[in-house]
Amino acid sequence: MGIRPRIEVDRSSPIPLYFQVAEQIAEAIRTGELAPGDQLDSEVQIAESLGLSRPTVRQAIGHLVDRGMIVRRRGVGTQILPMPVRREMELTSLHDDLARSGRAPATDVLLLARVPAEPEAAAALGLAAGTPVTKVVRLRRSQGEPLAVMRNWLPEPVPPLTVEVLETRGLYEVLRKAGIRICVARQRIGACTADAEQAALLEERRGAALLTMERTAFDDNGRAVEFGSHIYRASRYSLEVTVTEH
Amino acid sequence: MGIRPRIEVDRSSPIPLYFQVAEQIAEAIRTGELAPGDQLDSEVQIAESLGLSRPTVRQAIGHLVDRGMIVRRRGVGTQILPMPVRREMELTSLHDDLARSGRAPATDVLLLARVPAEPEAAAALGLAAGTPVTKVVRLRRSQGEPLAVMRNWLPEPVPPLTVEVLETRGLYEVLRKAGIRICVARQRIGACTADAEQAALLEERRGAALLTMERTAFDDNGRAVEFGSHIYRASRYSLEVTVTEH
DNA sequence: GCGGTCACTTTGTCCGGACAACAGGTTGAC
DNA sequence: GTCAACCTGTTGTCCGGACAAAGTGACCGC
Repeated sequence: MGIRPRIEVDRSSPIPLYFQVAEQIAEAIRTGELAPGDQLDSEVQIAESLGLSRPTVRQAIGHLVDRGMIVRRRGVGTQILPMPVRREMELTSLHDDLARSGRAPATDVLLLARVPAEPEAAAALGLAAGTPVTKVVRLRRSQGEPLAVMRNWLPEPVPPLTVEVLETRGLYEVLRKAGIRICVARQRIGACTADAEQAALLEERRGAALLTMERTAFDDNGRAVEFGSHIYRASRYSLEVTVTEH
Repeated sequence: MGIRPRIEVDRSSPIPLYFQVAEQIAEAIRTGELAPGDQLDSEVQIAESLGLSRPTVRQAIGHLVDRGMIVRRRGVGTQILPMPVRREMELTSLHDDLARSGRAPATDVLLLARVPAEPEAAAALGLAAGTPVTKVVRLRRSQGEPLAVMRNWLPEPVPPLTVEVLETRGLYEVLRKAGIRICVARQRIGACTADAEQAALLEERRGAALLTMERTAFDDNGRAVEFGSHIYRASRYSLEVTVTEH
């Protein structure tokens, strides 16, 4: 016999039932109502108590398994895993992540211009070198301190971008608002040491460790809609990811 | 009208049908039989041609969506995305990954001992500081060159580990063979510069950029079964991940 | 030429059902 | 005390079905 989280579904909501269930179980885990080691009720019991079908409940639980929040064992049941990471790797931008965790993100736009694409950006975007793209360079701060320098290249057509918009919102938020449906991104994560320019921008000493990330985002047509090349102060930033068995 | 990959399912196989379908479509993508931009047949058509149900085919396709290999759009169809990354982040060890990509991994075991757990390892494993654990330190080479130094702490009971086994197999393979079912891992990825000891081990100059990873792996009981702290030569190694919209 | 409508296609969501496989606990025989 | 068999509980896999929602293309009227 397991623990039954307090869940209510709203059939009049446009949000799918399985999604409502998944989010409420996730919230119960985050708030501690469900603690690591706790065992959930069985799928049949949860379905009956919510008036839902078992496949719908299984789909909800499947999402939590994919996020590394719970684990299922045939014949045993479903168990809450130790607390998940602070920052799951999602298709969001650093601005959104910092805002979400209350760390007062601030952004200085260092460049916003229509330029011929450099070869690496052109390749990542599937364009011929020299094709005009919009290039954005921003310095991102957290709690007043420099955290990251982000360079992004956006193929045309580009939604109207202004310095003001870029300084107050995340890039992905802007793109999504413009109707671009980002659905997958490929990232290469590495490290380097800061050269003089990078050190000056990030207020680090030359030679300091930097975390690097190159990312190409695709929309639901398989079209590359953004190429980004970011550097982060390793002294102030790390990535946390959850990997689940497939 | 889409493209129908050449697929055959074997109902006598213990491998689930949805898994067989997913792997064969993935293989068709990897080999180029299905190219980026190609559109798959509809779910109904694939189901009919294979004699499977639509939910089974949907489950197979869902796995490919999760892996960032294809994208679905309601009313439009299913489309192949540009080629996925070389190294997806999976619950495997570096040894397995290098072996898979034919890069002649080699391992020197620098330490294999039962020691009292250092505080950080103890915390990650959910143990009291000083609890005896097995500590493994290995130098991993690729094509003869040093690539990474990996330190791992394993809580008791530990499967029988020998230097020989650790030098020829990946750690996760050994743990799995011993019946430990690793199902989720949490990783923190960062960067640092090499100190004198690290530089010597990795044949890098002092101050060179290193990619760092700390990882805690859990079994299907929610028990921490491994804590690892790895450093990689940034000049020779980067991580590639695919992030999909949830 | 353009906009609106309609029909069709395809995926998304939800349901009920059946059976298989795994796991753990209990019981009885030795 | 140990082991095997059995029973119960739970998840995993697969199925057929229905309807909703999004998207596209053709057609028609202006």
